[in-house]
Formats: sequence, C-alpha cells, structure tokens
Amino acid sequence: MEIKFIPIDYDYFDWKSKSYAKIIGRSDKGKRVCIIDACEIYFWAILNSNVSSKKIKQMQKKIEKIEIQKGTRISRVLKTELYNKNYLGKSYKAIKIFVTNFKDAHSIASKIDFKEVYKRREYDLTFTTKYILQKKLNPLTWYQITGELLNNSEEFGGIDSNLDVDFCLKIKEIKKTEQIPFKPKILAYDIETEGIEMGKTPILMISLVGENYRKVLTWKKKSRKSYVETFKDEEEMLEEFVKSIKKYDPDILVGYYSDGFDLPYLKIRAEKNKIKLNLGLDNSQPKFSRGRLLTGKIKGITHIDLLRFIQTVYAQYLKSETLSLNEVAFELLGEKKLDFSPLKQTKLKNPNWEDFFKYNLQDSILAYKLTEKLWPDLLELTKIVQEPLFNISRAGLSNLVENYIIHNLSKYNEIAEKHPIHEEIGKRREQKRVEGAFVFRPIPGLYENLAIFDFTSMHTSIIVSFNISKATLLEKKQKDSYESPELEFENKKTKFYFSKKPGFFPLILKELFEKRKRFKQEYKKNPNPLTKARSNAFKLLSASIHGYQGFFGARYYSLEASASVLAFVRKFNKQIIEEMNKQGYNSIYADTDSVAFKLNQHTKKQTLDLLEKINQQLPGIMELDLEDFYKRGIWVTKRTGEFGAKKKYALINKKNKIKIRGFETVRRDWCNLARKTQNKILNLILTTGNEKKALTYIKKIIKKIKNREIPLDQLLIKTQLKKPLSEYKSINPHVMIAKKMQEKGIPIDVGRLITYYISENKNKNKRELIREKAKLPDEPGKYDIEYYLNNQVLPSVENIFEVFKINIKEFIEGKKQKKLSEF
DNA sequence: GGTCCTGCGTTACC
DNA sequence: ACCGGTAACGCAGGACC
Repeated sequence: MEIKFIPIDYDYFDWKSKSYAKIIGRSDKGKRVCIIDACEIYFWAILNSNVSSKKIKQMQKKIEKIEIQKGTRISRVLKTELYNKNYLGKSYKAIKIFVTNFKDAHSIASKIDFKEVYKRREYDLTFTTKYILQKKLNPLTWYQITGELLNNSEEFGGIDSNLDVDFCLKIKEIKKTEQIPFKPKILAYDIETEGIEMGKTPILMISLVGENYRKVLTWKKKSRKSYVETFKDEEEMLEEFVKSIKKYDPDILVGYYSDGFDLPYLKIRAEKNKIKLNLGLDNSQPKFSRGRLLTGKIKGITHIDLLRFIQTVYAQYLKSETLSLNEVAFELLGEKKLDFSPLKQTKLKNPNWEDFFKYNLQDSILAYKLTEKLWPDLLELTKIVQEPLFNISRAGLSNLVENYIIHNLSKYNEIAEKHPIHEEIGKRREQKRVEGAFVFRPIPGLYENLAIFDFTSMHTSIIVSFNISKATLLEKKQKDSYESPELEFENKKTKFYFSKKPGFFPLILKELFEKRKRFKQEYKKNPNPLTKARSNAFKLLSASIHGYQGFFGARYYSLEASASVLAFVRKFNKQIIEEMNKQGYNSIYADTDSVAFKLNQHTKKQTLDLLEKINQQLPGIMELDLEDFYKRGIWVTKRTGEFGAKKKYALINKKNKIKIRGFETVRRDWCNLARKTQNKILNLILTTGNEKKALTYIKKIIKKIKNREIPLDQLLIKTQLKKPLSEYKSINPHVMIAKKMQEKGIPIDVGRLITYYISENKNKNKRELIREKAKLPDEPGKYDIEYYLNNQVLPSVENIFEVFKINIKEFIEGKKQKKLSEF
C-alpha cells in the first residue's frame, strides 16, 4: 500500500523487547493513519586516541555480550560497529552500539566503563529525536509512504485493533514528495467549574469548538440554545466529552492554560466519578509530566496549551500587558471574552445559566481562532526545529535552539554532546556572571536630524565571524587564531582564543544567519502569514543562540564563549560610536548593538555611503544596518542625579512615527493618567520641536486632577505578584492589596496582576506609608490628589521639561503665585 | 521625628 | 530549571542625627 502521509504525533512502544516508532498523522485524503516503523537504537562509545585495533575488537566483543534484565524485559546489545566520528569538532574512533530497547540504552551505557572509552554519548536523546534523525521523517512534512497494511494482525500484539485510526501501516519505504498545504483538525475546549481549587468542586460545563462545530456540555440546566447539551450529572457529561472528542477526531486539542488547569481538572473529576478519561487514540488517559510546569499529553492527539506557546515564542510580538485570553484575543483577533460578572464573585450564586453557557462557548471560540491564527508559527517552527508539534508548542528558547542544533549535526559527522547532569548544572550556576553589553550614557537634550545604525543579529554574527564556541575554544594562545578582546573572567583579566578551523557550531549558525536574512527578504517581497512566520522563526532562533551558550542547562554551554562574544559586542559598539564621531557626526546614545547619532551637516546619502564603507571593513559576516532616519529625539536625565538616563528615549521619524522606549508611558506599573499624560507631552514636543503646547497641556491635566475630574480607571496602578505572598520581605502596596484580597477569599496566584489605587487618608499622625492608602478598585474612597500629582503625573514629565530648563513644579507654582496645594 | 541610604521589587531594553 | 546582562526607579525599612 502506498499513501501520502504527514506525521503529527510521535510515540513508541515495545514489542518483544524491541522499540518501535508509532507515528500518528493524516493521509492526503484526510484519513487518520498510524504508521509503525522499526528504528535502530544506538549510542556511542568514543575512544581515546591510539587504542590498538586489536584492543578495539576485544572491546567490541565484550560489549556485544552485555545483557540486562529489567522485570520481564531483557535488553541486549545487538551489534557494534566502528566509525570515524567527530565529537566537539575533533575526530575520534567511536563504537556505535546497537541495543534492542530504547529504555535500557542508559543502563547499558553505564556498563561500558573501559578505560579506553573517552566518552559515552547520545544515550540521552529521546526516542523520537533518534527516530527523526535516523529516518528523516520530519514532523508536519509530506512523505510518500510504502507499507504493509496491518489488519487485525498478530504482529505487534494486535496493536492496530486497539487503535482508533482509519488504518495502520508497517513502513517499508519513506520517500520525499511534493508539499501540499496542510490544515490540521483543531478542536478547542474550555471548562467552567464551581470553584478554582484543583478538582475540588464539580465541572459545571465544558465547551468544544471546531470547524462548524460548537457545543456546550452541561448537567446544570436545560437550555433553549441548540449548542447546549444537558446531561443527568457530571459523570454523564464527562463521558459525552470523551465521546464527542473521539467523534470529532481532532489532530490538535487545544486549550488556554489547559496544561495547568482544564486537563488536570478533568482528569481528577473523571477519577472522582470513577470513569476513564480515555482520550488517547489507544484509549489511554492523559498523562502528566511534572517539570516546573505541569504538561498534559494525550496519545495520538497533540494537546496544545496555547498560553505556553504564546508565553515563550509569541509574547515578544504582542503589546498586551498580560497574556490573558481576553487581552491576547483582543489584540490578535479584535474579539473579547464575554463579560460574565458572577465569576468575579467569590461564590457563584444563581448565575444566569444561558449567559454562562455563552461565556463558556466564547472562550473555546477564542482559543480555536487563536490557534488558527498562530498555526503558521507553530507549523514553521516545528518544521525548522524538526521536533514534534507537542514539544515545540511547549519548548523554551534553549530547547528550540538545542534541538535545531542536534538536528543539524549530521552534516558535520558530529556526535551530540550530553545534557548536563544535576551536579554539573549546580557548578555552572555558581560561576560568576560575565560582563554584558555596553550602554552609552547620553547627554540629556532634544536633538534634531538623527539616524540609528544597528548590527544585524549581532551576537550570532560575532560567533560566526570569530568561530566562537565550546568546541573551538583553544586552551592557550596559538598562532593564527581568533583572539577575543581583553575581558574579566573569574576575577582575572584575560583573553580567549578560538581556532580558525571553522567549527560545526559556528557553521550551523552561519547557515541559520543566512536563512534568517533570506527569509526576511522573502517576507518583504511576498508578505503573508506563512512567510512572516518563517522569517520570525529564524529571527527567534538567531536571537536566542547567544543566550543559549551562556545558559547553564545547555549541552553546548560555554561561559568562555559567552564572555568572548560579549567582549566583542562591547568592542564593536564602542568602535562605531567613535567612528561616527571621527566622521563628523555626533554619537548621542548607544545600547548593545545600536548607535544613535546626529547627522550634523551630512546628507542621507553621505550617511548611507559611510555605512557601506564601514560594512566593507567589518570582519566576517558582521553587518551594520540603517535602522531609520529621525527628525528629532529626546533623552532625559535620571530622576536622581544630573546624568542622562540610559534605556529611556523617544524619537520621531521622517514619517512622523513616534517610537518611545523605557519611559513610564510604556511601563504597566504606572497609572494610565501618568502614562497618557507623558505620552501626550512627548508627542507634542517631538512633533513641534518645542515645549509650548506641552506646557499648556500639563496645566490642563493638573487642573483636572485638582478638581477630581479624573475617572478611577485612569488612576489604577497594576503590579504583578512575582512570588508567593509569604516570601515578601518588603510589603509594598501591591503586596498589601494582595493580602487584603486573600482575606476576602479571592484566590491569589503567583503571576497575578494586582490592581489598586491610592486614596486619601485623613489620619496624618504618623509617617504615612503609601500602602496604608492603597485600596482595591471597588473599595469606596477619594483618590489622593497629592499622590497622583507628586508621585505619578509630575515625576513622569518633570525630566522631560527639564530638557528645556523648566522646573515644572516651580513653573506651576510661580505662574499662579500660589502653592501647589492651593492650585 | 525627620533625613538619607540601601535593598527589595518590578519592569523595561537589547 | 527551562535565553541573560544592563538599567531605571518606586517604596519600605532601618540607620543615623
């Protein structure tokens, strides 16, 4: 039998002590298919140099006799083969050791302890990674598959008959084929419960949304709405939930925060009702693995918690202040959750069930639409990193980078480095932090006619240009090697040297860098969600590489490499600052990979010519780029001291587009009033080039504050709770409010945004703490005029006016010949 | 009882 | 434990006068 097949979910199983891959996907006809494939399980014993051939043969014989029994399972070494391989860029003889069973590779590896063995490697890769590497059956890519149809076959213990698929194939041949668009079957779900404590109270309703498919399952109330199905009790509802999913037959089951809430909740409630939540295609129940975060896996169906993907991969493209479903959906879809106020109360009393059903349905609708919207990003990242969608949708940045590297090692005949063990991680974490990038302290002022240059993927281009990596680091200075700038490392001034022979790590990055450029161009030429997603995926990987090298959990960790990259970053940033000054420009500001400067008498063309000249002199693949030309820019003083503040500036380009960085305007822990006022002031100053209109505006705002004309929603301050309440040493207003909320019975989780305002407080007998005046938004009270003037609005604008030598407080007092308090 | 400094805490930039 | 260093700045806590 021959079919076109796209792999989606990867798994493996044991049959007669051997490991087999079990891959679920679709055929081009939309059939759900399982394919079964044998996969050789092996790892490597890398040998010390000058071990004699005779000795090697002896070792191979010994290794081939290793046998392990674990319960009923017997694991053996099947065979061994000798190869010339590279490991960390050096060539070695290595014995490839084939074992029967994946699960025992680790134990067998630990039995190979000959003194001639330098390292044992690749026993710590997952089965799926090994399989994909070996068979090149990449996720979400179409293949032409030839195989033997299993039909109630005895082979593999009748696996096909217990599997909920259209057919099951035993693979004979995998061939590449043309790619056709693939749209997965997505089903979104969301539950509503009586309380929020995990599994404690019944699930009231469950919504399910797919293509032309909308359902709410409940047992609480009958409804006139056709999408609502009412059952006798929670048990029946849960049973129907499983049935509905099986019937809809989705490739992807998606929720929002469903790893942490919906799926584990469902599992507990199923247990309480003594029923099986057998969602898996093999009728297995969801399995949860505990890391820092709970992860819910369903066999054969890719369970995605969209929040996790958005948190690690997508948040950087979002403006939303929180990653709540409501805000993210509004930003990406222009659609919100429905307002259902009974949920905001601590106890649900006689809710309007019709509204509640609608509310529940809407959450799944949003999750469904968001998944469709983010599908190009999930798809591209999965194809590029070459790990299953399930992993990609939850992977952190280091994980994405590392898997990208692992799946690109074979070109260099490289054996993968091992994952650091616990002890090693501990050691790495104790290492002193290395010095980071350089930030140039600006001289405060309003500047005209500016431009910004920045380096393209600076860290990555440095790694490639100077061949920097764990494997290319030389122990001591060598002739004809790359030399890092002087840097401090372990409390000593030193330099690091890197071989000139290109290493596999920089070479993989070089390819990544080139692809990043190519796909950015492709997107510019042909902008659509797919080209955008591809461009973004490479951008993300490229931007995360340097952080990866310095991350304690990385296989290719090297603090020496990381410190060297940063030393180059500082050097080149300073070099460009100087070069611009030398060429008759004035450098105003710089941060890491960018330099802002005044053009002075120079034209745009002269500036671009200079850019080209600089580029000709830059080493390797390093490249300086024009970010933009700007009409004006403003830099202010720090609130304390008379120096210019770093990481705070505002610019207006030639098309009157304003870019604000670091100012309170962009900080969510300031009230809207202060943020909006500052934004307006910056806008007026940047557009007009002077402070006149801004002064008129601030006077108007101050008057409004004084007259209590500001609505409460403009005065709310939002601060995130970053740790459990008990761990706070310093009780700041938001901690105080969180405690108050907890006393009221409102559940407080880490990560929650705490909202409050500052009210007037009459008893002024002792030193007044702000937290004593903090109130919940629904607590009655008058806002504290003095606080909002002196701690919010005026501080947000005073150093802007100071650029024009105006002391805003004095200006306001002087003008009116009155004290501020009488204003 | 006021003033100043320091550390905690959050959020931003790159 | 899940990319990391640089930086601003409010508030509380405590030393000091």
